[in-house]
Amino acid sequence: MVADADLPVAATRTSMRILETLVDLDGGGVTAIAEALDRSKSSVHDHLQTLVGLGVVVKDGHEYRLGLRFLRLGEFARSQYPMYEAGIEEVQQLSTAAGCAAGMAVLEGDSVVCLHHRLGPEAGSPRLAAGDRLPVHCTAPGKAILAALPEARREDILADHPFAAGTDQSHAKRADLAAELRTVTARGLAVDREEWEPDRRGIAATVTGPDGGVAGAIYLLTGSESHSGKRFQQDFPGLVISSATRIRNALRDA
Amino acid sequence: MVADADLPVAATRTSMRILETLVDLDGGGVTAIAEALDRSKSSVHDHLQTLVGLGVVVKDGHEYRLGLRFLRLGEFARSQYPMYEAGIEEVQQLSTAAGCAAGMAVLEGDSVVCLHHRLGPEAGSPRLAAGDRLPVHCTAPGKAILAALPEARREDILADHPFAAGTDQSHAKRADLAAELRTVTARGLAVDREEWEPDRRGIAATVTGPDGGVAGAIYLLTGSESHSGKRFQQDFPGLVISSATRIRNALRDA
DNA sequence: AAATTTGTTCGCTCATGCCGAATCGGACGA
DNA sequence: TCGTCCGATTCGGCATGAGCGAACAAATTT
Repeated sequence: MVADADLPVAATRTSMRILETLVDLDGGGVTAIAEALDRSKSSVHDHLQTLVGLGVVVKDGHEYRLGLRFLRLGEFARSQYPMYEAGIEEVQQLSTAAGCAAGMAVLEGDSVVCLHHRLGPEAGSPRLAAGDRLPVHCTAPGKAILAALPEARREDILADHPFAAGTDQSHAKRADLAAELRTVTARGLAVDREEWEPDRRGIAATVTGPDGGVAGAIYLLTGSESHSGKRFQQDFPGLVISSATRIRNALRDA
Repeated sequence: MVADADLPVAATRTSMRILETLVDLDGGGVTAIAEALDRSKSSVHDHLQTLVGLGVVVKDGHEYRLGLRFLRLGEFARSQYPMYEAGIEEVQQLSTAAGCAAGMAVLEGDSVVCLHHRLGPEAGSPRLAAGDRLPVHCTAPGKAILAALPEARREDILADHPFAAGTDQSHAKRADLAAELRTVTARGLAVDREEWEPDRRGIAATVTGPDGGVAGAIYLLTGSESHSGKRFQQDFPGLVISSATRIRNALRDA
C-alpha cells in the first residue's frame, strides 16, 4: 500500500501504517491491528494512545476508529488544486445531465488521484471515492491526463509502471498506448472500454490550466446498464468536453 | 491546535504537527516549518523525507505541500457515519431550496464536526469546510446535537468547555443555555442568531438515529444578505425539519 | 564575485520506541 | 458470587534511531 523503503523517523511510518490498517480493517482493537502489522501489542498500544491524544483516532470501548481530523487535512489538500472549486458544480451538472457517475481527477506525483466523485442515479453506479488512485494506462482520466503531459514527464511515469492491473483488454504494449495517446491528444478526449474493470466504461476530457499545462481531467463513468444505449458515443463526448472547457474558462478568470 | 500532553511516540506527534503546519502556512520550505515549530532543520528535514516517502507529503522544488493521500483517510473517516451517505443528497436539495449554504455536522468525542458543507449561491456565502470544528454552545448544529444528548453526556461536554468564543450575544451563563436547550429539545430545532459570528445566522434540526440516539444535525447557514427576508423564520424551520426527517427515515431503512 | 539564504549530509548522544512479561478489567457462565 | 477467559493496559530494560549542531552544497541575491 505504501512505498517501502528504509526511511528515517520509523515511528511515523508505523503510525501511518496503523492508520491505514484502521481503514483496511474498518476499525478494530489493539490485538487485531498488532497482528495485522506483525507488531507487538504494546507498541501498537503506545501509538494508538498517541494518535488518540492527537485527536486523530477515537476510541469507543475497545474499538479504535479513524477520527474526522483527517477530513480537514484532506479538504485542505484538495483545495490546493484550483480545479476543485472551479469544477465541483460542473461535476454535479454533468452527472445529472448524463445520468451516470461523474468526477474529476488530477496528477499527483506519478499517479492519478480522484479529486471528487459523484455517484449516478443508477443502482450499480461505479463506486469511487475522493483520494482513490487510478491506473494511468487503462482508465479514461488517466489517459486524458497522460496524453496532455510533456513527452519527458510521460516517459517518467510510464517507466516504472507495472502495466499489470486491468483486464485482458488493457493495452499490453507501450507502443499501442503511445498510438492511442496521440489520438487522445488530438481530440482532448479519452475513452476506457472495460479496460480497467469489467462492465465499467469511462470517458474523460483533459482540463488545461491557465499556464497551458494540464490541470486534470473530468470524467463520466457508467455501469453495465448503460452499455446498449448510444448516448455513450453520441452525447457523452460533447458533454465532457464542454464541461472541461467551462472549467478551463473558470480557471482562467479566477 | 492539538491537545497538549506528554505522549509516547513523540515522533508521531512531531509529524502531525508538521502536517498541520503545512496547512497553516499553506505549504513551505524546511526552514519555515522548522522555525514555526521551533525544531532543528535537520529533524524537520528527516520527518519531511519520511512523509514524502510515505506519499503523504509532496515536494515540488523547495516547497513541501500536503498530499492527497489524506483525502482517502478523510473520506473513509466520514463514510463511517451512515448519516453522510444518507444525507449528502438531501443537503444538495436543501441548499437549492433555501438558496443558501447547507450542511451536516456530527459529534466526535466532545466536539461537533462539520461532515459536509455546500456553499450557497449568494456571494458572501459562509465558508465552512468538512472537518472544521464548531463551537457547541453558540452554533445551531452544536445546540441541536447538544440538546438531544443524554443529561450526563451533555454535562461532560460542557464541563471543560471554555465558553470563550463567539460574540457578545453568546450565552454567558450555563443556566441560559440549559433553558434554551430545553426548547430546542422540544422542537428538534436550534437557531443561532449571530451568536457565533456577526452576520451569520444558522438554523439546524436534530437528526436521530435508528437507535434513538442522536446521529447529528442538518443545518442552513446564511450570510448577511438574507437578514431582512422572513424566509428564515417562516420557511427555513420547515425545510430543515423535513430534511432531518427524511434522513432519519433513510437511516432506518438502510 | 562575494554574500546570503536554503536544503542536505554527517556523526554523535541520549531520549525513547519497541518488546516480553506481568497486571488489570470487564464479560460471560456455572 | 465466584472463577475463567479474553483483551487492553502497565512496566522495566535494552537497543535503536530521533534529534541536534556543524559542516557542506546549491541556489539566489547584492
